[in-house]
Amino acid sequence: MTLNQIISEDEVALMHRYICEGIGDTKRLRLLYLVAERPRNVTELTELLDVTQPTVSHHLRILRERGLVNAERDGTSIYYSLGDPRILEAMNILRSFVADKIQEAGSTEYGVRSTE
Amino acid sequence: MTLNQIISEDEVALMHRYICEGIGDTKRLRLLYLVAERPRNVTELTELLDVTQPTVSHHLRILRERGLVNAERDGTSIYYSLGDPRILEAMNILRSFVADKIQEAGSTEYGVRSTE
DNA sequence: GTTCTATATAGACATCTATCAATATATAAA
DNA sequence: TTTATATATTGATAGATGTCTATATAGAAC
Repeated sequence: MTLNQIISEDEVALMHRYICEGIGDTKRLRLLYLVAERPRNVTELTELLDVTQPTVSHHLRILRERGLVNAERDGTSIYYSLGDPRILEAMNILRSFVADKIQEAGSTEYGVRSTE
Repeated sequence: MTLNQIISEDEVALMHRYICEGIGDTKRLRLLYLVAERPRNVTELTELLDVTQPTVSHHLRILRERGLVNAERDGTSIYYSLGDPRILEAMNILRSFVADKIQEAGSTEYGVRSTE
């Protein structure tokens, strides 16, 4: 498979399963950025995410199954880290796109929702 | 906002709304690749996607609201094109990541689902 | 005006999934 | 082995959303 080739329906399906399902949730996107900063264990991530520990484990499993994060045990703790630098690279490109969009919109019409 | 700064919870929310909700569906991901190839109208996209025209319009609206695609009317047709080259750039980085993952897994354990 | 074609919207419904509480598993320490 | 801590899994539920049919809107041709 080359990137110049037109993408097939099957490859789109794989992209969707690995990436879109992977990052398709606010908490998981946040998790990716948090573990990209430095490896963190589940307890720490739970404190940062405002959801229960089982929910965090659930999200980490989804990320782990897709190779978006790596898990490494240290005693009773398990430390999660970013699975591949390309993840952050792509996210930062998209981040710059979003930043421009927000600026265009004047941070009003489509801005931050109050709570969620 | 700089990309070196640690990402805030609000910015994660924006990223999620613009990007993850945007590409968080197989059909929309496919639409992005299709209009990235060249501008296409709704009828053409409907023929390529195996869903009804209202469903395609629904997806296009979601992409359009986020600036992921542009819409331009030509007579009664409306042609959609890619909203920003960075979208494709980021998607191709993720695509190469997925390609590696598939190769690692031997295209078996987490391969293409039969139907959906 | 009417008619035809292209696209968008509204409303209903089924499926998916994020979340929780409860419980299980695993490692370490005593 | 027992106890304590850290993480994972299970099962249930509520909310979100992709899809459809039916209908509305918009432009072009007559």
